[in-house]
Amino acid sequence: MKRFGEEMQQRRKSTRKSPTMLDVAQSAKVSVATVSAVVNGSTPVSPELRSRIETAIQQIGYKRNTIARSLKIGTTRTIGLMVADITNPFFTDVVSVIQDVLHRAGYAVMLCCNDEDINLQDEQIELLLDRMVDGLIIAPAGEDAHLKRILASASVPTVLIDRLCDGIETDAVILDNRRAVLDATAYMLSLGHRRIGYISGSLETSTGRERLAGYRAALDAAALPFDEKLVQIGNFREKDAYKAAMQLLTSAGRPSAIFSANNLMVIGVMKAIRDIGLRCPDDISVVSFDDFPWADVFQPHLTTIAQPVQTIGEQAAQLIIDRLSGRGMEPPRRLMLQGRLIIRDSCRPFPLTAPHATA
Amino acid sequence: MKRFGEEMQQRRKSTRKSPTMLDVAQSAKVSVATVSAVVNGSTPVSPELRSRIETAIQQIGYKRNTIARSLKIGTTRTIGLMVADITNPFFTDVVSVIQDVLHRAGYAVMLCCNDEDINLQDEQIELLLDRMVDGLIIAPAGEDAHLKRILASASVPTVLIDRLCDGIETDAVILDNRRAVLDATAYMLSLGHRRIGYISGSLETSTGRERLAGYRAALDAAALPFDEKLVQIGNFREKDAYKAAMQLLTSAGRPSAIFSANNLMVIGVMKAIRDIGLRCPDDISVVSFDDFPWADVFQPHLTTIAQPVQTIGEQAAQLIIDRLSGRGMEPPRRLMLQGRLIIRDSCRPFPLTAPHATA
DNA sequence: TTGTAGGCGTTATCAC
DNA sequence: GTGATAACGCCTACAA
Repeated sequence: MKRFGEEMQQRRKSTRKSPTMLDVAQSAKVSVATVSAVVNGSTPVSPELRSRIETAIQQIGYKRNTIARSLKIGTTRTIGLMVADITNPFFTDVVSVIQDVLHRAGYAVMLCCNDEDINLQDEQIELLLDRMVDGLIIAPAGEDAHLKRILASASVPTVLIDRLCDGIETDAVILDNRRAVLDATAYMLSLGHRRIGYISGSLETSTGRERLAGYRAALDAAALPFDEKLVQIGNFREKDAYKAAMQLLTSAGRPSAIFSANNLMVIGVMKAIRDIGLRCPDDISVVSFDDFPWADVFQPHLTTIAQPVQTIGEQAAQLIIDRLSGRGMEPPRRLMLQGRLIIRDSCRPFPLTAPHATA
Repeated sequence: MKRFGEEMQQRRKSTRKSPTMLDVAQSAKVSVATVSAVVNGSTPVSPELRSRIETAIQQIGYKRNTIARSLKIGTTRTIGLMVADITNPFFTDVVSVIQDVLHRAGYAVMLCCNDEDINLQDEQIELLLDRMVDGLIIAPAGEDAHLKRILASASVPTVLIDRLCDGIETDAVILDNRRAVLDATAYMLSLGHRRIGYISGSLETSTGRERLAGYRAALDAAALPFDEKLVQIGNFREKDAYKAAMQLLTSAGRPSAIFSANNLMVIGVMKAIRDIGLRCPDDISVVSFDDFPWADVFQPHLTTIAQPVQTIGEQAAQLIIDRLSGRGMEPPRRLMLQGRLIIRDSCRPFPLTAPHATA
């Protein structure tokens, strides 16, 4: 049994340089082509050489250089993922399953968040494209012309999640936002609420617009007037929502219920309610978009519209995987999922039927 | 069939082939070296050529190929980031600021989460290393030998966050977990609790061990015995914590208070308390690790140990940036930050000073 | 100031 | 089955 001289590679090792295919080839006394063949299983190699090469790889500690490989084959097996806010549990849930599915399929994910900032967004996408990602999954913060230009000229497949972009025809998986909010608003109406405050997200996003449209549609369906003083436009984040709710709560003709167009904002709303000295649901009702894992254990138990986060993530990942493996030129596929209204405790009938009236 | 395939290949290639430096050079009638010079600003170029090249770049829509560049210069300007659970608000907060700081410094971040799974963890790190990241920021799920070997042989700087690893001497930023839990436990003791249940995270992690050590230390300091029946070992996630809390709550000699070693677990604890028909804090007190943005607006208002997430993220990012820009060989730096006990409402004195004078 | 040529580590196309 | 060798797109001495 011959032993491979460990001393021979010292020179290279001292420079901290990682071993290359050539090193393996020399050590196993074969050509790089053969090494490549066993590493990739691309062409059959005789058992003898194969084992010689494999032990050489072990000994040297060879790892194939993905950068060089990518340069050669023109693919990075990396997906760029951009969401507006990674601090938002909805997005983290989705990101988590996307990451999981993609990992299983052999893709890495490069993550960016733009903090709902439209300029940062463009920068992030450029950065992702710059890294030569094979595909893009994004939840756009807004729809500026720049974004559209970038996506149009980008040669990689894109799938939009959560939010659509006018004029961008790509695969997408979104929620039926209008319907979801329509249902939720109808529910509030059915409980007797007539003045329902609405804390909106940014109307730069399709979700912002569609959810508001759902609210209006419910009002219309009930032949109720739309009072724009009841609507406050925020940006999907807690701080703005706090201010917006404050505005609503201190104005003349305070609403008896408030709808919050996402999860982060409802926290701002609740803080405003607390700071103003009211209680939910005793003094004011609240319904929100997006569910929380803790929603049915901390009080008030929030009545919310839950999104199928698991499915959204799975489908988005699958769409990009499909696109990348063959279905290059097929027409865009759009998946629209349904939300689910979870009725808990934060929205009560109005006017309140006194609970301890006679008992 | 074959024919068709070839055609597709051809077509795709012709459609998606992006312009190279050579194309720019030819279009501007200069050499690639000059193009490279203006793209990178590496050597001065005459104004005339520069503008000619710049317009050519515009016209052609040239983007430099980072893969080729990386292969040449040996750096990807990408940092690998691995956390145990991206669904955990603590990690997302930290990830968010790391991503932000790193982006500002011109780095992209490649994100992985291992779901507290030690095998997945090794896989993820290999994947990251495989992608030739310039550095690693990780919160290890556990400390198996494989991980240590990988990190030891990895030639990129690593910074550990949140959790340390025995035998891995790298930069790190962590919390003084022992002290934080010691303080929190002392607080519970000061309120009169004597039987304090402890829901632990995995003892495979330094945080799991240190936090438990803090609990014991507080008991010791108060000359109280350590009762191992009061301790349940979980894995930092809601589900296990639920079971653990159930165990605790249904056993003889039920504790009057429970400490939860992280944020996800406290939700499981609260669910168990609810399902068993108890109320917090009326029937049982709870203190937890990690704060929530909603903790002071939903009830019970949780008494928790808050971590300085902003600082943790900033410091971690800065450590890796520093390491990457020069300070290559300096000894590892370890930052230990202090937690802050936020006293709210979920932990009451024991025995309760009866508010309505019963019996 | 500008151009030429060699090489980064792989993969793929050929010969043998 | 195996081995030279030419790309992949870019950077950087070294020349001119």
